[in-house]
Parts: sequence; structure tokens; C-alpha cells
Amino acid sequence: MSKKLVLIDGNSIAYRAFFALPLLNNEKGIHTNAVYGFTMMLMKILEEEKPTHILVAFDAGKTTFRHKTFSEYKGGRQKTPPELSEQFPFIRELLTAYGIAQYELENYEADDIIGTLSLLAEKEGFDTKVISGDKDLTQLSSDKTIVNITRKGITDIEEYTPDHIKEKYGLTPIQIIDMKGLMGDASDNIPGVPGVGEKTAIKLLKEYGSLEKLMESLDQVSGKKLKDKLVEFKDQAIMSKELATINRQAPIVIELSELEYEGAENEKLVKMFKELGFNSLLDKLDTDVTETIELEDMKYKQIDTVDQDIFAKENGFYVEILEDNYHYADIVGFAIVNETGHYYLPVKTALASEAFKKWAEDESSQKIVYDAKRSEVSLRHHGIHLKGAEFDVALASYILNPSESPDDLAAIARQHGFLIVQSDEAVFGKGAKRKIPEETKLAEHLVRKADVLVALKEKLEQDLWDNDQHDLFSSLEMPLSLVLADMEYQGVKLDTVRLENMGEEIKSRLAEIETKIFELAGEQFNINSPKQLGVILFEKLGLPVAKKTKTGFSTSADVLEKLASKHKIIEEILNYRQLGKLQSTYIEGLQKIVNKETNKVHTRFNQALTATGRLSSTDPNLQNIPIRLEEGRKIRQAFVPSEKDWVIFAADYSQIELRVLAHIAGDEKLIDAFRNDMDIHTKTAMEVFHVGKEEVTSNMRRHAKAVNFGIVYGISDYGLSQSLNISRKEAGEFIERYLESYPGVKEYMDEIVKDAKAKGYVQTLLHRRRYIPEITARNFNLRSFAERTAMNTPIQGSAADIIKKAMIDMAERLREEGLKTRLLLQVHDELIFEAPQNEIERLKKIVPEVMENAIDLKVPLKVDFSYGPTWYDAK
DNA sequence: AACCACACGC
DNA sequence: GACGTACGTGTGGTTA
Repeated sequence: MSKKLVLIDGNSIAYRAFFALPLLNNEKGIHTNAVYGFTMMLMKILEEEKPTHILVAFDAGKTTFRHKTFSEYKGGRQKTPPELSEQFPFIRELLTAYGIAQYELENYEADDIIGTLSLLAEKEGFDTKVISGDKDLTQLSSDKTIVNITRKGITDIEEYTPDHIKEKYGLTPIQIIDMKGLMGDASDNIPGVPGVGEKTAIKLLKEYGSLEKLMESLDQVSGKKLKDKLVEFKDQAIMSKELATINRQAPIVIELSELEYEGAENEKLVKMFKELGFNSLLDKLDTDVTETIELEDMKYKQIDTVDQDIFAKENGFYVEILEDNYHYADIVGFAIVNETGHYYLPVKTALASEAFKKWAEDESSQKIVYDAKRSEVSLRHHGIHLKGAEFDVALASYILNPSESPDDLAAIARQHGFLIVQSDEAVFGKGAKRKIPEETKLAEHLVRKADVLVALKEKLEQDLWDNDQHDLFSSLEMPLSLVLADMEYQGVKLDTVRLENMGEEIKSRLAEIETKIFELAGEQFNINSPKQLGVILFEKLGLPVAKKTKTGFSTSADVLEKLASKHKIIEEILNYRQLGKLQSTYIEGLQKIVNKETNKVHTRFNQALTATGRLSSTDPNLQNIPIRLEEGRKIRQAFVPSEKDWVIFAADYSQIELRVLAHIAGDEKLIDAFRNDMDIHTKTAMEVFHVGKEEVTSNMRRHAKAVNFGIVYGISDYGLSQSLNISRKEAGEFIERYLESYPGVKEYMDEIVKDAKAKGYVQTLLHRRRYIPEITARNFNLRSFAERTAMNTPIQGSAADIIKKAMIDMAERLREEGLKTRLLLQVHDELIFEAPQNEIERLKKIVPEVMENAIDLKVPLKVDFSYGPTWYDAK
């Protein structure tokens, strides 16, 4: 068996983890982010690399042999933050529990230990993997040694093989040292040659091979300035190279055989993880350890005849369905836990029982559930209308922290310290192996879940009160789940004949385009393969390469559009892509999921997913049906009312996010613009370009629109530059001018960032929260991203609050007025209904009225609507 | 099965 | 001195 050695640069990884993750605390107030990140990284490495041998190297003292060469080495470095220093003992302890060797050596750095051991390992025929956050280590890369450098965070890595280095820099691994010698390294305070950066260094090395050879042939170097610098700083360059060179002959006493990895001591790890509060990592450990020690016997009663005695005023009620998609899925079992006891109800018993149905439909009997909508919809398929589901643990958890994404009840329970439930994956298995276990195992699992629901409710409800979010939960999200359940259950009717015809037409057009493309390319290939397409375009046809992805040439639409004038094939490919997308995602996609008997599609709205509070839609996603291009928009002709002589009625908020911004920021100009119902993009163009209304050109309006878009979505200057195809500098200037134009907005942006820093979170008009720990990050990008998030979330999130409120109000109004009209879909700022012809006149009044009055802002909300025989016509 | 590149909506 | 840049869903290709 081949031998595999993993060498980890301990200090570097700890640093990376510390700066990449927010400052987590465990219960005792000890900082744990670096330990957590380190652990995640270790778990990943152990799983992916399956090393036979492993070692973590640490830097020893402050000074090393390099300081003799250059006393300023690593000078000017900020000292290690105490929040990080205090975590090193835990990392050491963690490694001990993992049974992983650690090593440090007086006068040497971790680099040198790794360099020495990897050389030894090469001689002994090991395959070696080096893990670090420091690119210097790439000089160790060889055909036996691969160097992984963390890119962002701790788990995203870049793999440096000699080939990759060649591709990236055009250099051999050894030449990396020469490069450092020439360009220096600010972080280690290695001076290099002033004025020589990466580009110049690479150029010189490609020409002369090494620093020494370069110095021998200095007279041949082109460029007087460069030559002078090289002459002047020759000695400094040579010293820099020496500093950057990893010592591969360090006096190490440990032997490779001592590094053998024999596996972790799971019990120690479990104990440590618990102390550190790493509950989410616990179940990644060997499952028997965590679960056998955690779970004591759960006493429950299996119910074969339902009688009144098993119900109470407040009940934990768990409805189990194994499939992801709960429409038409089989219910697997039920559990009820209340003051009278713990009960497991087999499906057959429950569904055949009148008493059970009566209880489920009894509003006054309160149920604490996990995923109310899921439970409601699946019960409705059995003729049961679930009522009294007043506390949904999944929704409560989401409201408390929308950025967490627990994937089952056990995960939520664990977050709150309840370790009495196993994960669904552990009980049911995953992927192809997912199945219903034997009944006693199933029963116990379900009863545990119902049990923990009751415990969680108490905890979560208190947290909601503490955060002033109880109203958001009980008056918005809970009632909304009922509205959404109705929408999903109702479904949307498709004209499948129409869909089929469109599919036929597209199919023949695709075939034509394909023929043309093959002719133009001079050969046949898979147009859908970016890899093959790249070879054709950029190698065979020799088109200029504008952008590369990490796997090869980029062939994305924005790249291709720039090549359109260079070759006729481009236009055809763009066409092919467009039609192919319609065919595969929309025509075939919808056909795959439509109910063959009713011709309806039943999407699922995920109410507990996005960090901003928006909904999402899956199977099918009905929130991304084409509209921008006419070709695709026609897909909407296949969305029709489910009853004869009904119509589709669509109503959308006009500029809801910018109106929300006007309100939150209290910007007078923006408020004024909306009160006067101005075209906001034209208005913005007038302000940003300092022109009158008449002088606004379409291009100015387009730019202004993109800036408004950027504000709403929190994009960066880079993002804006991409969407407008302008330089980043220009984009930055646009944003600046925008903020000058609307000083109230500028003030809001500054305040909200400050506020987020102080509180650690931002919130929406209806108290939806989003925590933004990265706001204090030292890493510029991480922090910038966090700042944009802080600015954007209250805007987008409040808009989401408002439309959710409108949905609830709308459902209530339709009920009150006894209308047959049904709400079918929500697409972030619009609501889509199906309605009988004879209700249209009333809807024209009611819908805008309800939507516009969902909330009271400093500016009016404006709703546009339209209707027609298909969704397409409702435009 | 997991990952990527790409494309659709807001 | 570089980082890598609204979000979410689904598809086909590729690789493991």
C-alpha cells in the first residue's frame, strides 16, 4: 500500500482560521474560532487524503536562524492577537485527541520542518501533501509532493503541483524562491529589489532561469532603470533569496515512522467538542460514539387504537415524510408528546382514526411542529386540514438566525443544547441508501423529535421575545405558512399541449443551429460542453482569450458577446445556448414535474432559507420563469388558469426596494421623487449627471438604473463595473456621485454600518434580523462584503417583509369578501393570482389597495397590475 | 455523487 | 500584496 504523508503548517492554518471566521465564543466565553476552523480543516484533510502518516509543525520561538542573516526578518509584524494566542493550547490538545504528531524546533520555522520532512519522505517513496496558508511553501512542490494553499477561509484551497505553478507563473517550484528574492515579501519583511514586482520577477526568471544567472548577465538586462536597481540591490536580492529559501536539512530528530496515523480517540474528541461547544461537529464524528453515549432509553407507547386520552392542550407533533418533495409523498409515521405521555402513531392507525382527524383539525388544540407547511400539505392529501399548528420550530429557528441552515430538527435541537435526537441521516441513511428503518427504531426517533419540539418551543419562544421578534414570528411568518401551504397545494395549471408544441419547434431550431455551428467549426463536438467549446473557439479558431476559469477558458455569454464581431460562429452559439436553456430547464423541466392527471405543477416555497427573508421556490422554481427576452417569455403562455373562463391576474410593486430605502434613509430628495411619482432612474440620472430631465440620454438612464440596481442588491464597484462593462474606477465614481446626490442615503449607509459593528446584526422594518459577524473582520474583502450586506439587507429584507404582509392581508381579504380568486405565486415583488372573469373588476381595486397599504411608509407604495388568459398576457 | 460553468429570475 | 466580490435554483458536462 502506498504511503501518504500529510504535513500541516500549524501556525499558518490557525491564523487563517482565526481571520476567516467570526470571533466565536463558547459558553464560558473562550474564543474558539481558530480551533473550530482548524478542526474543520483537519476533518476535511483526514477524510479526503486518508493519510497513513501526518504531522502538524509549529513555529518555535521568536527568533530563528534567519534573523542572523537579517535581523529585521519578519519585522514590523503585528503581534499575534491575544484572542488567537489563547487558542493555541486548545489546538494542541485537539491534535493530541486526534492522535496527530506535533513538532517544533528551536531556531527553525514550521516551513523548515515541513521542508525537511517532505524531502525525507520523497526519498522514502511517500506521496506527500503540504497544507499551509503561506505561498512560500509552494517551492516544495514536486512530482511526489503537492502543496495545498488556502485561498479563502480555510476549506477553499488551491493545489500547487509543478504543472499548476508552471501554468500560473510560468516557473518551476524552485524558481519561486528566486522570484521571492527579486520581489521580496512584505509580510515577512523580506526586501527584495525595490521596483521589482511579480510581473518583472517572472519575466526576468523566464529569461535567465535563476537569480544567480541573472546577476552574472546583468549587462544584458534591457531597461536602464531596472538594470541600475538590480546592480544596486544585488546583495539584498541574494540575501532575500536566502531568507525565502526553506531549509530542507533542519536537525530534526523525529522519524517518519513516528508520524503514523492510527486514528482519533473519539471519546476524548467528543469531550473536547462538547466543552468547546462544537455541537455541529459532534455528529460528524464516528456516529456510535456520539449517539450511544448521548441517548438514554426513550419510553413511549405505540398507539394502535386512538382515544382521547393521548391528546392535551399543548402537544409536540411530528409528521414524518422521508422524501424531500412532500407533495404526494407518503407519510411514514407520527409522534405526539404532551403532558399525558409519549406516543408513536403508525400511519395506518392515525389516518384511519376519526379521533385523530378531529384532533388534528381542532384549532384549540395547540401543536408544536417542525415545518408546519410540510405537515399541512402532506396531511391535506389525506383529507386532513391541520389546524392549531401555532408554533413551528423550523420557522422560529430561522427567524432567530436566518443565516444558519440546520438541515433537520436534530440540528436545531443541538444548537440549543438538546442532544436527545439523532440526525435524520443517521436514522434513515442518505442518498440511495435512504430507507425506513425497522419500526421500533423509527418510533423511537419520531418520539424523540416530538419530545424535543416541546422543549425547544419554550427556549425559542423566549429568545423571540428577547429579540423583539415574537410579533414577526406569530403575526407574519406563522400565518404566512398557511397562505403558502394553500398556494402550493393549489398548484398552477400548465397548458401541456402548448409546452409540447414549443418544445417541438425549439427542437428543430436547435438542430438547424447545431448544423451551422458544426459547419463553421469544421467538426462536430458537444456545444454544451464549455471544455470542448473552449477548445474549438480559442484553439482551433484562434479567437482571443479574454477570461479564464479555473478549469479552462471562459465561454460565458459576456465573454462571447465581445467576440461576436470576430466570428460568425459566436452568434450561433449564443442562440444555441438561449434555446437550449429554454428547452432543458423550462420545457423539459416543467414537463418532468407536472402532474400528469391534473396538468398542474406544485412548487415548494422555502420559507426558511434566504438570509434576507425572501422566499425561494423549488421543484419547479417558479420564481425564475423567463421574461426578459421575448423568446423565453413565451414560456409564460403555458401557464394558464385552472378553471374555464378564469384569467391570470398579476400585480407587482413598482420599485419597492428603492421606496423602502427612501423611507429608511429618510432621504428628502428620494422621498420627494417618489411622492411625485417620478421615473426613479431618470431622476437618478438627473442627479448623478447634473442635467435637466430633457437632457437625460438613454445611456445616462441605463447607467443610473444599474447604480440603483447596485444599491438594491448591495453589489460592489467591481460588480457594477461588470454589469455596465466599464472600469472599476468609473463604477466607483458613479457610486460616489450617487451618494453625493442623495445625502440622506449616504448618511444611512454610514450609520447602518456603524450600527452593525456595534450590535453585530442589522434588522428590517418588521424586526427580521441578520447577523453580520464579518463586519469586524480585518480582511478587507470580507469586511467590505459585510458592509454591503449591512447596507442591503434592511432594504431587501424589509421589501420581503412587506410583500409577505400583503400576502396575508390579501388572503384574508379574499376570504372576507367571499371571492373565488386564488393566490398562486409570489415572485419577490409580485403576486400572481388566478381569478374568475367576474371578479376582475373588484380585484382591480382590492389588490392594489391591499398591497399598497400593507405597511405605512414615508413614501407611497405603488402597485401595477394586469391580467389575461395566460401568464404571458398578464403584462 | 460532487463539482463546475453557465443561465434564468429578482 | 492579494484576496474576490447581491442571492437562489436548475441544467448538462466532467470527474471521482
